[in-house]
Parts: sequence; C-alpha cells; structure tokens
Amino acid sequence: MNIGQAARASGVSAKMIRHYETIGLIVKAARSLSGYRHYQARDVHTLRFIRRARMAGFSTVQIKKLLSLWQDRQPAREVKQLAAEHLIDLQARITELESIAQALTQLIEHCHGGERPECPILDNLAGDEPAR
Amino acid sequence: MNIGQAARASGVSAKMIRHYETIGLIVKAARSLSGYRHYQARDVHTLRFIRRARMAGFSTVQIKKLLSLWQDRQPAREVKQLAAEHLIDLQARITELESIAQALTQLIEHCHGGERPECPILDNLAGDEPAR
DNA sequence: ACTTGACCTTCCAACGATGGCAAGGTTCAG
DNA sequence: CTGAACCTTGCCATCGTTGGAAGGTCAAGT
Repeated sequence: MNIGQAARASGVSAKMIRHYETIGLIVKAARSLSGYRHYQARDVHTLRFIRRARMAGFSTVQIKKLLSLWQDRQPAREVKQLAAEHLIDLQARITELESIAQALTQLIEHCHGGERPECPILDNLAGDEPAR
Repeated sequence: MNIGQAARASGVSAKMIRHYETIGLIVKAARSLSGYRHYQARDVHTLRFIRRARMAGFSTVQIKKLLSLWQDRQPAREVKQLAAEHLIDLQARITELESIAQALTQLIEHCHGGERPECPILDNLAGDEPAR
C-alpha cells in the first residue's frame, strides 16, 4: 500500500504521515525500489490510533507515550495517569475560555450596538480592567 | 520613552512591540538619531489596548479591526458585531473541548488503572469510535 | 513505444504569538 | 574610560498542519 492509500485508509494526510515519520512518531516506512513508502494494515491501524488521539487533543509527545504504552502493553495505570493529566489540561483551558466568554458576554450585553461610537467593549479594552 | 519603558508601562514585551510593528498592527515608531524607537503615552495606551484584546482571545486580525474602530470612533454596532463573532468562536471552542473532556472522563472512569495492560482508553483510540 | 495524468519523492516556507540568543551599537553613571 | 543597562537587527525554536515547487515513477490509454 502506498502512502496515498494509507492516508485514505487511516484518515491521516500523506503530508502528515511523512511528518510523523520525520519527527519519529512512527517508524520509518519500508520503501520500494523506486523509493515509494509502503504500508501494511498494522501501520494504518497505528495511524488511525494517532488520528484519534489527536482528535482527543493529545499532543504528539503524549501520543508518542500512548503509542508505546499501547504497543508494549504496559500497565493501564500509566495510560490512565497520562489521560488524567491531559484531562486536567483540557479542563484548565475550558475554564479559561469560559471566563473570557463570560466577560465578553457581559460587555456585549451592555453595548447599545447603535450608531454612536461609545461602547463598553472598547472602553474595557482601552481602559479599566482586562477582559477576564 | 524607549521601547523598554513602553514595554513595562504597557505590559507588552519589547519583542512583541517590535513584532506588532513589523506586522503593521501598530504604526512604525519614531526613531532617535541613533535608531532607538521612542514612544508617547498614547502609544502605551494603544499597546495596553492590544494586550487586553489579546487576553480576551482576539486574534491580531481582529485586533487590527478593533483598533481602527476604536481610534476612528466608529459606531458601536460594528464593535458589537465583531465581539459577537468572536464570542461565537469562543463558545464553539469551549463546546468542542467540553465534549472531548467529557469523553475522556468516561474513558478514565472505566479504566481500572491497575497493572494489567487492558485499558478502555487505548481500546478507544485504537479501535471503535473516535474519542469524541 | 509514447503520452498523459495520477501518484510519489524531497525540500522549503508559512501560519500565530512568543521566547531566546547572538553580535553589535548607544547611553549614562561612576 | 569603563561597565551596566539598554537598544538594534536577525535568526532559530516552538506546535501542528498545510501549501507549493521541482522532479521522479507508475499505470492506463492510444
């Protein structure tokens, strides 16, 4: 299977497959005589794993660990730990975004939105307190 | 006022002040004979505006618009519109992160976390459904 | 055989916002 | 005059992903 087929089968773009290879996230693919990479079903499986982990917001570093935990059948403890750390990260980001959204909502509510220029949103950005 | 003073006064690093200048977010600073940039109080004010807008999660492109709305005293309508669009963005990001976090929470709950390798988190990434 | 189009290769660059470092010039106080 | 603190430009790195350019390969149609 060439890289294009592997890409379609896994949902990871050929571009990214090559990239993952260069950063060492996946092992170097076998090559044909003419230099084409070729892939097996298990490589596609791995790529799909990576794609799903990316969708879950794991960083490539984390995915690297997850992959080794997966492929070496390490104790679930470690996986759980990693996932829990990531979850804490996610929650922190959510909380931060929420407080920004909350402040912005307030400001928008208080803006008349008409043709006059005065606007609490701008006033807030310009002046008193940061929009947090 | 030199760039360092402007940086301290505005909370924007000197690095970023130069960067904002190169990308055209702020106008080119006046220079001394020896090439030092120098700033007025109103520049600091502008920088503070930018810093607050960044903290509120606006992109530089959006900030560029906000700045011109602010400085040209355009109708509040336009500001409100821009802020509302940004808010929708924020909310979409929050929603997405929340659904990821929710799925991950589920998976973590179902993981025994012990020394055996089998783990629903890995199973999920490897197999059936994406972690959304 | 030959052309064509789809595919593959590598390398280089960009996004957005920021930090860091290096090599060199300037300013000011001691 | 020297040293510290400041400034200048420029390049590199992050992180994940995408795009392009220039060129080689393959398979199908003529």
